[in-house]
Amino acid sequence: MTDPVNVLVAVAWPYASGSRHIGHLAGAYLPADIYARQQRLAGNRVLMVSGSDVHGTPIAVRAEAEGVTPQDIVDRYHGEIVQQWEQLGISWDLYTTTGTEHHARVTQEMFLTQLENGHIDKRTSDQFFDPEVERFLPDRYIEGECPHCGYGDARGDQCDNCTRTLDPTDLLNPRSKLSGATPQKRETEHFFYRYSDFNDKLRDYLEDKSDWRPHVVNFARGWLEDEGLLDRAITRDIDWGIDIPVDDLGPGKKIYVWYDAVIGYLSASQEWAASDRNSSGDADAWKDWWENPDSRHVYFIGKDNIPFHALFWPAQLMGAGNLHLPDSIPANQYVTFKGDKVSASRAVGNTIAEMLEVFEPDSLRFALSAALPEQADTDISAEEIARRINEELVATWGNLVNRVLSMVNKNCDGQVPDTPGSAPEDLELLASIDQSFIEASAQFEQAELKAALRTAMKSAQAANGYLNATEPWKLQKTDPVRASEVLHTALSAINGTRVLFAPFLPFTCGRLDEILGEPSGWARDELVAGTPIDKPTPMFAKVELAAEEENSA
RNA sequence: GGCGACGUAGCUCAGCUGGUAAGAGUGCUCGACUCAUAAUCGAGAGGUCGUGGGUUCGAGUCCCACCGUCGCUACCA
Repeated sequence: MTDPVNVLVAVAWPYASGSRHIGHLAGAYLPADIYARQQRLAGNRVLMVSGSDVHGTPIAVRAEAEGVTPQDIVDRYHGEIVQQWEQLGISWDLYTTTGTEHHARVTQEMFLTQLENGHIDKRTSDQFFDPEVERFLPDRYIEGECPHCGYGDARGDQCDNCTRTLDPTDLLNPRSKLSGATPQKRETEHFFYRYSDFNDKLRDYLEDKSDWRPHVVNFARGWLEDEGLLDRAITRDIDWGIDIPVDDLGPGKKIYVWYDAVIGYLSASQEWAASDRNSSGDADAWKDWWENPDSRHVYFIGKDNIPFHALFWPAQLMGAGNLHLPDSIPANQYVTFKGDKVSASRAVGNTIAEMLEVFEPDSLRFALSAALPEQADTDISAEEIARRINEELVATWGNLVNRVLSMVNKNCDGQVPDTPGSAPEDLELLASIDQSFIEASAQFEQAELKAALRTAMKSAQAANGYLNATEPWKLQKTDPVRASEVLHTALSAINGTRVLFAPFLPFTCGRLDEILGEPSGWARDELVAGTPIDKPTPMFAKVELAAEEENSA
């Protein structure tokens, strides 16, 4: 066994502006949780952190529209998100928000360090302003007629009709999305992060990342071609956000959400270390991950986040001193729902809440795990989820456990028999299960979780095949001793396979822990003879979709 | 417009740095079995690997063009 590694499992920060959907779940949160659980079983020290991103224009604008405070909006959705993590069994070491005082302080400290290091400077630029609501407008909040296709509701950054990229000044008859007023150009002063200082270092950094997924590393490298990263403003004209730690700019300005949100990985690690969730009690424990070159940082994000995590965040870290850079960014592609991109706004059966009404958590986790968009966009539907559950999870794994536990209960006095088998087929089955651990380890190492799930399924199939070949229900009548050897072997196979499934199916594997005992680690343990085996109840129920779901989903 | 990824059996997907006669699950057909949630196991049928060129002794795998899908394009996050 190798020494434990400190693994940081960093997960994209969900924006607390609305409900999350299964695209988010399959894209980042579920794979992160599966990976973290396996790494813990493998004996590594895992720190899995994230939180709700609470700042930014959309939340401020929405609050204004509803006549409530931004914090009200945040509380509503943060609460909903946290509850869903609970229901789904997402095993955070800490799930916090960017709204804490601690996070603000860490952000400000990092800002000051980078300022001192000469990577932040002040610049003046023109920005559109809505005179009616007295607010500076992001490009997206300016609408007008597209100069290319004449579409009337083109946004300042892009025309939804002809998909061309625009600049707000391109729009004919521009108007504010907020009030309809004609935007005015106003001069405004902001702090800029000198991302261009880091182009060479970033190229070096990405040099040895050829084992990353092609769409991740190619995309990141593409940004660095030609002139590379440009300097970007990291403050905004808005009153909802983190205070700038120097007051040169005057009031009405805050730190830009994207600059602060990624700092959450660091601030949340520190918050965890100082909290009672950290059993060591050492408030400096976060340094074992962030100031330790031997630690491993894995970022689970959707593909829309690649530039921020592969480029901007590393550049911010480089400018702040000696902090650990991302080692791996297994960004997922998108889940599509019957061919369409999943979006919470389109409603119809694809928010996490709606899915949880129809499917049990482990069943949903299984179906999504089997369809993770690791290489390419992956299409899914309620019928497909139900099929995965009924034809694969229930039939192969659920039924295997049920048939073996039933036979042991009936034929072995309701307890684990003390009759390990040593026939060639017995040894062969268990050897193949043990081999699966090695195979799955390599797959987890590469964050190929779909493949790891297939490895677990293969083990279940091997055990099913073994039972069909040995037929213990017949042996029971002719050779009861051999029958109990076969059942011991089959139960041993389950004892290993349930560990292979544990990262994916925490709830039902937890029920098996209660029966068979907690696994000692990422391996198949020997059975303890005499352990009581009651008549089992099925772990998973088959699902039947209502006709309505089939039509709408 | 620019950039990137993808386009492989009915369906959902694997195929790493080019090399045994193209894979998995599911579905379909046939057979075995009946311990088990009408579950399981075995066998079989099913693909000119988007299209057209090129490189190579050899390409699903590399290059070019085209078609299609999706994403990103830095002031939404």
